[in-house]
Amino acid sequence: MSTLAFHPPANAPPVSDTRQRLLASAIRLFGAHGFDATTVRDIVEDAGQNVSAIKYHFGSKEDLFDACTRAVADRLRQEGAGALIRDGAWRAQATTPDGARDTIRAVIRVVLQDAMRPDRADESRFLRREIIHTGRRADLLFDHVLGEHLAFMTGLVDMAEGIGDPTRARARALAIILQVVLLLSSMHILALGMGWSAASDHIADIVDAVYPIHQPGGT
Amino acid sequence: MSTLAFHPPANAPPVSDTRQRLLASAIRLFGAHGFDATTVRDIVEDAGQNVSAIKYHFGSKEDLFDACTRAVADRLRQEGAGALIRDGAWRAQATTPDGARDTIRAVIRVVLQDAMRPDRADESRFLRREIIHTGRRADLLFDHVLGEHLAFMTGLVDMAEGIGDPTRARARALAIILQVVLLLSSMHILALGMGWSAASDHIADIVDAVYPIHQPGGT
DNA sequence: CCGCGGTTCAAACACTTGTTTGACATATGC
DNA sequence: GCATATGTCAAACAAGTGTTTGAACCGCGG
Repeated sequence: MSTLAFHPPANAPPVSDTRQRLLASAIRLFGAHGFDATTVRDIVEDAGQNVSAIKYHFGSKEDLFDACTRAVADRLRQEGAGALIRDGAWRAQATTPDGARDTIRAVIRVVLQDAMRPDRADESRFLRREIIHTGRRADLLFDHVLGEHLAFMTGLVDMAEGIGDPTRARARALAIILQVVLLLSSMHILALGMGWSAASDHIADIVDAVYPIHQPGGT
Repeated sequence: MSTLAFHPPANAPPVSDTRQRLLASAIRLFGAHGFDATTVRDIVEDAGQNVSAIKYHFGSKEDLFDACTRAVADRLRQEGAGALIRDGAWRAQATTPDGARDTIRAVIRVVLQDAMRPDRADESRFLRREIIHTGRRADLLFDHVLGEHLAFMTGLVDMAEGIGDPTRARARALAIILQVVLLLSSMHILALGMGWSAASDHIADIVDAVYPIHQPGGT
């Protein structure tokens, strides 16, 4: 018993395993079936916990959902594309149109790779569902994730395509980001139609589809 | 009373107004909030009918949803892009690569225009939600709507881009259709970012975005 | 040993869900 | 008139929902 059981540190808050398990199960189930189609009993059963654990650790089902949103956003900001955005080397490369274009393609590739990691599948699906479905905490996601990405991408696009007008550059950047998100959502159909067994083997093709090396015309 | 009330024909099935009202409300609410988030009481209240009317006219909530799917699919096949597909003139135009390319752009334009009609907004949203979310009757929609469109578009794409391989042509056609559907779903974000008050005024721009006149490279 | 704060649990609660019931109204055919 | 079919309605039903309760458990410090 003493070798396997979890022993929380003496006085510190115990980093309850229960909380993490609930979060993981909730992100997976909310992402797979949506908020309304997921019951709290589904979640606690999946996590091997009791129903009232949700009230104890989060407060309510809605609060649990909020916690999921924050967890996904935080992880993405710290480990995903967020870290990349704060990398000075990427910014240095983007001082010429060609460099900015390369950076855009690299960012798209990194985002795709991150979203396709098997151990990120659940959060990735949760994130996409919320963005597309504009779920209950779309504001939270925008503030914590999309906002930062959009600002970064706007600068890149402005430089790469010589747009000038900040509003149009922002719209163009938003269109690109949206395209990546939507593409990821329909990835299973795409892979099916393309005969790809693993879409992760064709990231280069997908990057080309989203942002070709030689962009057509202006707009 | 005799001037306003609805008088069903003597012996024929009365084309119950109730049934149509329920269908319209259901398509609107299912499309707006999804199956699980929509209660039968929401629907009957919106339609100004009684709860048990659903059982009487359709059988169950699921059956009502099926009826919605069929109604949307039928309408689209008869009045929407379906009619266009059976138009011989379009097929005649598509016998050269350039003609096929023009036809593709025209088809996209027609689909966009049809989906943006205010009086089609509810069915349009219902359809998109089901396709993206791959809801409970995705098979029905595929059989009645997507299948026909996909076959038609595959022929066009094969001719326009000289693909040759039927599988790759089919995948390419699927990607184009998917792009239109997804674009329509995120239209509100796009319009917001673009500063468009009415996206219907910029259909030409959207067609260009989906299928530019001068396609970049291969694949 | 005792009490305490943190944590878990089975059971129950109050409410909403989809569904069903049985009565009622109206119109049609004999 | 009478029986039947069609359609509508308020009320109730059983199951499922999120939430709450109160007791129990655990490791710790007194």
